[in-house]
Amino acid sequence: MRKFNMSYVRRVGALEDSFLGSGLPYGTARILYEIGLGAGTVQELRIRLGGLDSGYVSRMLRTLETKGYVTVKPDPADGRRRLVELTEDGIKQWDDLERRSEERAHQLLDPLTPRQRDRLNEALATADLLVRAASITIEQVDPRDPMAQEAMGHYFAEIGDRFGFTVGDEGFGDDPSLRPPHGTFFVAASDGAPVASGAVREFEDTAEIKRMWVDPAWRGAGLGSRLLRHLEAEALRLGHRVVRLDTRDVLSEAIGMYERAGYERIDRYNDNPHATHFFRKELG
Amino acid sequence: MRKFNMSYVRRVGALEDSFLGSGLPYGTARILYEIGLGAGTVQELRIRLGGLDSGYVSRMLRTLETKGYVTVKPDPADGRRRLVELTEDGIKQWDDLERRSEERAHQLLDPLTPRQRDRLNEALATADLLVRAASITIEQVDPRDPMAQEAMGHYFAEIGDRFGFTVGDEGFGDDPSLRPPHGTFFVAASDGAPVASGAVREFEDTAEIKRMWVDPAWRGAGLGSRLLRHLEAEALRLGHRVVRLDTRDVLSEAIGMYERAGYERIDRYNDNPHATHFFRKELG
DNA sequence: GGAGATATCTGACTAAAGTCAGATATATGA
DNA sequence: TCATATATCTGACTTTAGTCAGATATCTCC
Repeated sequence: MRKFNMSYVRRVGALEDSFLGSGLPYGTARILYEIGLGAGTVQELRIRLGGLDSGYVSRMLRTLETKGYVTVKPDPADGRRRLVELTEDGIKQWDDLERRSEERAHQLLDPLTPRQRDRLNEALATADLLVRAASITIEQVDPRDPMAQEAMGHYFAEIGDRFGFTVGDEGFGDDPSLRPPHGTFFVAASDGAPVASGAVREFEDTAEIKRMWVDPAWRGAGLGSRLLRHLEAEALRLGHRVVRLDTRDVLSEAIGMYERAGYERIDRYNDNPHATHFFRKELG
Repeated sequence: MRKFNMSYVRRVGALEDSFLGSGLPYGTARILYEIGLGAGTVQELRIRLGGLDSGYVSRMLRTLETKGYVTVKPDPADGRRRLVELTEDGIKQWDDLERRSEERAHQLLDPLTPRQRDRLNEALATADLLVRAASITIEQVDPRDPMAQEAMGHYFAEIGDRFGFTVGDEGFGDDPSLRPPHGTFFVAASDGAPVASGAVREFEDTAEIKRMWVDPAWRGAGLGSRLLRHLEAEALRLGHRVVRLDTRDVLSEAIGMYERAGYERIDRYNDNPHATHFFRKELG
């Protein structure tokens, strides 16, 4: 990995030079690019850029504002925050960066045969997925937290899509069994966006796993089983040696994962009308 | 590729932070690291670091010298050049960088399963090879040029190793048929080091390909056929529509490559005692 | 042995990147 | 409603990174 970095950065680092030639210094161009990727508050921007100093960002935004590339206005939802957006000119500038960068990449890969290019793309995609997977953090949050709400929103939307029925979103976070002291809700996040979630709660003297969800783009990266191990550890911490869960036949990937993780089929233990399969695992 | 850069650099760029915490600024640490990878002249250093300004490098070397990490003394072979070397303290510092960097990488990959880590390594190795292959330049040089000499040194050493006979190195560059106007010698270089070579020359009214060599570490990256295409173009430029070459049965990869490139077997056309296979291709 | 080329160094700069300590305005909770 | 927390901004700074124009010493070739 380190060898790769050295050699890759030396060659492809030049890709970032394409940010130059835009008349903007690298840092400022990076901000402009990030805004174009998705407008939002200054705060979001700072996080996405890896925690830059607020003063530093503010100054760069001022530069972009006087150049007429962005507008900055107070967030109606919270007057302390400010929303940043590209102007027409800013969008033009952004497209320009994009084009230049694309061009540079093409030029770099020009000497390769199409087959080699495909191999490279595949290798980079694999590496990207894995590196991103490695940098995911699993954190306990209150189910009423926006992150948890977003994750559960995806969860219910997907259930709706796949099973053809809609689940009311009235009471996502109101289930007290998913909050301490009777349960715990976890969200796995990548770059501040939820990519997986799951909860453990107490149920009839055992622990039960609920709301297990993995972003479709992330399936196959081992995220599900990592989260599962996390939930099992939490079940132990809550004082339980047995975990149960229910799921539905169409979710064959999930069922496979539970089986690989050592879960065994049991009889129906609840009256969930949507569940068809029931599992159990002894911990420790 | 660009998507990969964005996401990879954000995460792993932090790897380079490990250079910090050493009390040295990034650029200076990079130089120290590069010296540790192999001492040499200031010039070599500058090239390996991607053509930094000489004043800039000189200043950083002065910093490292006053810190006691390196010694700089005149090259006995050429008093203008200066040789840079790590001191005891410098080696300690280097090991420290190495350790810190290794640690950081481990920490980064910690959440992955061993299988995932293997997949990542493989993907990065592939990407590395291809990106390096893409940045290789093929250039015409005089056979007496140091680069050409080095390449031919490898070529003859390998022939000696594989065929069990030694070829005198007395006259590498003395063959006038490999120099204009009767022939051309090409070297493919990566980071200033030769990784492949080959020549075209006139021989009995046709063009002949000679001295084709690819660094063993680079085989399978499509470098050979790229060089071959280059040599064929040169043969055309020299006014020939037929190329011939000889090779030896044990070089099965080379034979395969020639066949894939459209060469057909012909009868012996010269008295080279080491050759067993003879090929021919019509160009254009 | 002298003209020009080469390798490195020195000094004098500039621009970019980043830090830190407040200032200001808005939100939140007792 | 008041104390406290949060989000952003401003000003004053430092450090890095990098450039450019000579200066100096050495080599190479005629």
